[in-house]
Amino acid sequence: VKQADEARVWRVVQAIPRGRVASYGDVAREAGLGRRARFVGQVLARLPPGSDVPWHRVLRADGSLGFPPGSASWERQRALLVAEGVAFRGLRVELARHRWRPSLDALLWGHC
DNA sequence: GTCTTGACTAAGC
DNA sequence: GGCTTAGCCAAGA
Repeated sequence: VKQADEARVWRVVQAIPRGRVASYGDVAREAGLGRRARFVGQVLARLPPGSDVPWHRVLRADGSLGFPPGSASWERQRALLVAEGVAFRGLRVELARHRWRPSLDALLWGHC
Protein backbone atom coordinates (compact mmCIF):
# COMPACT_ATOMS: atom_id res chain seq x y z
CA VAL A 1 0.00 0.00 0.00
CA LYS A 2 1.29 3.42 -0.89
CA GLN A 3 1.10 5.21 2.42
CA ALA A 4 1.36 8.63 0.80
CA ASP A 5 -1.64 8.06 -1.50
CA GLU A 6 -3.61 6.66 1.39
CA ALA A 7 -2.88 9.77 3.43
CA ARG A 8 -3.97 11.99 0.55
CA VAL A 9 -7.30 10.20 0.43
CA TRP A 10 -7.77 10.72 4.15
CA ARG A 11 -6.94 14.40 3.82
CA VAL A 12 -9.48 14.97 1.08
CA VAL A 13 -12.25 13.04 2.83
CA GLN A 14 -11.61 14.98 6.02
CA ALA A 15 -12.08 18.17 4.02
CA ILE A 16 -15.66 17.25 3.10
CA PRO A 17 -17.91 19.53 5.16
CA ARG A 18 -20.70 18.17 7.35
CA GLY A 19 -23.89 17.60 5.41
CA ARG A 20 -22.09 17.32 2.07
CA VAL A 21 -21.01 14.28 0.09
CA ALA A 22 -18.54 13.37 -2.65
CA SER A 23 -18.18 10.41 -4.98
CA TYR A 24 -15.23 8.03 -4.94
CA GLY A 25 -14.14 9.46 -8.25
CA ASP A 26 -14.36 13.00 -6.88
CA VAL A 27 -12.11 12.10 -3.97
CA ALA A 28 -9.63 10.37 -6.27
CA ARG A 29 -9.38 13.39 -8.56
CA GLU A 30 -9.24 15.86 -5.71
CA ALA A 31 -6.43 13.84 -4.14
CA GLY A 32 -4.50 13.95 -7.37
CA LEU A 33 -4.97 10.24 -7.97
CA GLY A 34 -6.63 10.49 -11.36
CA ARG A 35 -9.14 7.77 -12.11
CA ARG A 36 -8.36 5.58 -9.16
CA ALA A 37 -11.87 5.66 -7.70
CA ARG A 38 -11.66 2.01 -6.71
CA PHE A 39 -8.48 2.71 -4.80
CA VAL A 40 -10.39 5.23 -2.70
CA GLY A 41 -12.85 2.48 -1.85
CA GLN A 42 -10.01 0.21 -0.82
CA VAL A 43 -8.53 2.89 1.41
CA LEU A 44 -11.84 3.55 3.14
CA ALA A 45 -12.43 -0.17 3.60
CA ARG A 46 -9.08 -0.44 5.42
CA LEU A 47 -9.82 2.55 7.61
CA PRO A 48 -9.17 1.74 11.30
CA PRO A 49 -12.23 1.90 13.59
CA GLY A 50 -12.44 5.12 15.55
CA SER A 51 -10.80 7.07 12.77
CA ASP A 52 -11.76 10.72 12.43
CA VAL A 53 -12.18 10.31 8.68
CA PRO A 54 -15.84 10.90 7.69
CA TRP A 55 -15.95 7.90 5.32
CA HIS A 56 -19.75 8.00 5.23
CA ARG A 57 -19.67 11.18 3.14
CA VAL A 58 -18.15 9.26 0.24
CA LEU A 59 -20.49 7.42 -2.11
CA ARG A 60 -20.93 6.29 -5.70
CA ALA A 61 -21.20 8.62 -8.64
CA ASP A 62 -24.95 7.96 -8.90
CA GLY A 63 -25.59 8.80 -5.24
CA SER A 64 -26.02 5.24 -4.01
CA LEU A 65 -23.91 3.96 -1.15
CA GLY A 66 -21.01 1.57 -1.55
CA PHE A 67 -22.77 -1.28 0.25
CA PRO A 68 -25.67 -3.59 -0.56
CA PRO A 69 -28.89 -1.86 0.53
CA GLY A 70 -30.12 -3.19 3.85
CA SER A 71 -26.72 -4.45 5.01
CA ALA A 72 -25.47 -3.36 8.42
CA SER A 73 -22.85 -1.10 6.88
CA TRP A 74 -25.39 0.42 4.52
CA GLU A 75 -27.78 1.19 7.37
CA ARG A 76 -24.96 2.68 9.43
CA GLN A 77 -23.84 4.94 6.61
CA ARG A 78 -27.35 6.07 5.84
CA ALA A 79 -28.02 6.86 9.51
CA LEU A 80 -24.87 8.98 9.73
CA LEU A 81 -25.81 10.91 6.61
CA VAL A 82 -29.40 11.46 7.67
CA ALA A 83 -28.12 12.69 11.04
CA GLU A 84 -26.20 15.36 9.15
CA GLY A 85 -29.25 16.45 7.23
CA VAL A 86 -28.48 14.69 3.96
CA ALA A 87 -31.68 13.93 2.05
CA PHE A 88 -32.34 10.60 0.36
CA ARG A 89 -34.43 9.88 -2.68
CA GLY A 90 -35.12 6.18 -2.34
CA LEU A 91 -31.79 4.39 -2.09
CA ARG A 92 -29.75 7.35 -3.28
CA VAL A 93 -28.57 10.64 -1.86
CA GLU A 94 -29.79 13.74 -3.65
CA LEU A 95 -26.47 14.60 -5.19
CA ALA A 96 -27.76 17.79 -6.79
CA ARG A 97 -28.36 19.13 -3.33
CA HIS A 98 -25.48 17.74 -1.30
CA ARG A 99 -22.57 17.13 -3.68
CA TRP A 100 -19.41 18.77 -2.43
CA ARG A 101 -17.70 21.04 -4.96
CA PRO A 102 -14.19 21.83 -3.67
CA SER A 103 -13.51 24.62 -6.15
CA LEU A 104 -16.81 26.34 -5.48
CA ASP A 105 -16.23 25.92 -1.80
CA ALA A 106 -12.86 27.65 -2.12
CA LEU A 107 -14.45 30.50 -4.03
CA LEU A 108 -17.22 30.98 -1.51
CA TRP A 109 -15.07 30.70 1.59
CA GLY A 110 -11.62 31.55 0.39
CA HIS A 111 -12.04 35.23 -0.44
CA CYS A 112 -14.21 36.19 2.49
C1' DG B 1 4.85 -13.49 -14.36
C1' DT B 2 -0.93 -13.97 -14.85
C1' DC B 3 -5.49 -13.89 -12.89
C1' DT B 4 -9.06 -12.41 -9.80
C1' DT B 5 -11.30 -9.03 -7.01
C1' DG B 6 -13.14 -4.66 -5.62
C1' DA B 7 -17.06 0.60 -0.67
C1' DC B 8 -15.83 2.50 -9.18
C1' DT B 9 -17.63 5.01 -13.72
C1' DA B 10 -19.42 6.28 -18.19
C1' DA B 11 -21.96 4.85 -22.03
C1' DG B 12 -25.42 2.35 -24.39
C1' DC B 13 -29.71 -0.01 -24.71
C1' DG C 1 -36.17 5.11 -14.58
C1' DG C 2 -33.52 0.27 -14.85
C1' DC C 3 -29.84 -3.10 -16.37
C1' DT C 4 -25.53 -4.58 -19.00
C1' DT C 5 -20.99 -3.88 -20.77
C1' DA C 6 -16.66 -2.37 -21.15
C1' DG C 7 -12.99 0.29 -19.17
C1' DC C 8 -10.46 1.25 -15.18
C1' DC C 9 -6.28 0.42 -11.74
C1' DA C 10 -4.09 -1.08 -7.46
C1' DA C 11 -3.62 -5.30 -4.33
C1' DG C 12 -3.20 -10.11 -3.37
C1' DA C 13 -3.15 -14.71 -4.35
